[in-house]
Order: sequence, then C-alpha cells, then structure tokens
Amino acid sequence: MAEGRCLEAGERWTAPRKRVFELLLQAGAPVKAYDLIADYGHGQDRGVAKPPTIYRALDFLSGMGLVHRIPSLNAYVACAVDEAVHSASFLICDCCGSAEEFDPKVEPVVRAQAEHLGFRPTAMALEVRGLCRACA
Amino acid sequence: MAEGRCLEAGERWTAPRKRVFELLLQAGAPVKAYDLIADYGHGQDRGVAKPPTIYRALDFLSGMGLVHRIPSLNAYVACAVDEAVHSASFLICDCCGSAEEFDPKVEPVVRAQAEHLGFRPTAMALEVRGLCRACA
DNA sequence: GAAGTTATGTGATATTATAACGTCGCGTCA
DNA sequence: TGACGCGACGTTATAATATCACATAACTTC
Repeated sequence: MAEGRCLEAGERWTAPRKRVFELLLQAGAPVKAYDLIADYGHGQDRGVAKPPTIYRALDFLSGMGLVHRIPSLNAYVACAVDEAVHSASFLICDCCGSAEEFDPKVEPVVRAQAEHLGFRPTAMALEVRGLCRACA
Repeated sequence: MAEGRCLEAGERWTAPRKRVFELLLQAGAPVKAYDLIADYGHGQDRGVAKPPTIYRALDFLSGMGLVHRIPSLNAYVACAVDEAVHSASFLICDCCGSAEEFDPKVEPVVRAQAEHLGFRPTAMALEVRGLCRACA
C-alpha cells in the first residue's frame, strides 16, 4: 500500500498527499491538476486547496512512483503497478480519455539503441495514442 | 524541402509558417513557443507576433510532419527526418536541453502489444531522458 | 471581379505551474 | 522539558503556456 511504501522510505504520509492520491485512485483515469484542486475539499471538513498544495503532493507522489504525469494530457494518474519507481508507458484513448498503463517490454532494446548513439538514458516514457477496446 | 512538401499537399506556405519553421531550423534544438514569439520579429521588417500566430503555425507544421512537439518540455523542434508524417522518438538531454530524433525501431512491437490488449493505435511518442554524449 | 474559403491580426482570457515567504508540526538532542 | 532544525504546509501573487472570438486580409474559383 502507498502509505507503507512512503513510511518505509522515511517520508511522511500527510493529509494533502493522502487526499490527492485518494482522488486519483477514485478517478481511475488521468485527472488534471485543477480538477484535483476543485475536488480536494469535497466531503468532510477539508479546507480548500490552492495550486501549490496540489502540485507539491503530485511532485512527491511521482517521486515515490505512486503517480505518473502524462505530459501530452497535462494530467496525472495513480500508478497501476506495485513496484518501485519505474518508467511508465500508456495506452491513451483519444475518444474516452482513459489511460491504461502497460509494459511494452521494449525498454532494454531502446536503452541499447540509445547507448549505441552515445546517449546515457535515465528514464523513458512511451505514450501510444489511439482507441481503446470499448471505443473502437 | 518543406515548402515543396507543403505545396504538393495543396497547402499554403505563408509568411508565419515560413518564419516559424526557419526559427526552429536555426535553433536546431527544442524551442519554447514564447521564445518563438519573442524572436519572430528579429531581423527584417517583420512585425510582432502574438501567441495565436505562433500556435497556428506550429499546429500547421506539426500537421505536415515538419515539426514535432515534445510534451514533457512544452517545446517544439524542427523534424530531422525527410519523411511524411510519422511518430517521433527523442533522446532528450537533461543537461544541455538537446533533443535528438532517432528511430528506436520498436514501433511494430509496441503496436502488436497494444493490439493484443484490444487497443487500436494511431500514433506513438517515445521520450528517453538522460545525458547526451557531450554531457556524459 | 464577386463569392466563398482559408489564413492572419488583435485583444482578451483560459489553463497550467511556480515563486516567495511566513507558519506550523515533528523529531532530536541538550 | 524546551530550544533548535528541518521539512511540509498555507497563502498571495505571478509566471508560463495555450486558446477563444471576431474582424480583416489574401487567395481560389468561377
């Protein structure tokens, strides 16, 4: 579980971090930062969140590998993989906006190619656009 | 050449399109939209460009496959490949900001994997972050 | 050269993200 | 216990990126 991973790493599982992660899990799809801001206070006694609160939580969560940013959508999604920090690949549906995380298993090949070109890779991100099963 | 490809397609090679493409070629590296706006008028009699002018030119050029957007940088780069519209992959140096276009040759594999998951791909983008030869 | 279409110019505004700075809460160690 | 140090948070403001809406101009076709 997220909290455990966080505590093991000696990091604090604070209210904003918890709430933002919760919202992303509930959504089960990419969510925009300002939607998180809008939804942050819904339910219970929580106050209103301002941008830095959300962006700090997102930075923290992606640093922990619990959340991925999808640059081409300017959106954030809870990580589907129970694994430490990792490079993420997504199948992004242009119709319904879903983003399924998958493992294309090409990382070693790409890494080798990059190194052959004198490049030293640290991370990679693959985004496949198209139509998901439901929309096709 | 860019103009030829554009005219063959029945599209107009207008002043803003030409100027924006020229700026990207000169840079030989990813450039941010607002840097293009700032540089647009430098030299000759050209007036000042406002955001829509630049964004329209960028949309057009990427539609023609002459320019790629690099989402994780919010930047745009002239295409290095003399080929019709294509999916692009980049080696992005976190040190000097360069972005080298390369062909990882994994597109068929990824496409097959995606289709196996019921996904119908239309385009894909791969971004590898790390250090280029010069910076390593 | 008139009509229709496509592109541009311009001002305003929406969306996404960060800077700066003060305060709070928690752990540590005297 | 209490003073310190550090990391996280709250808040205001602002930077950076991108789009809308509408008027004008340019090219195409007939």
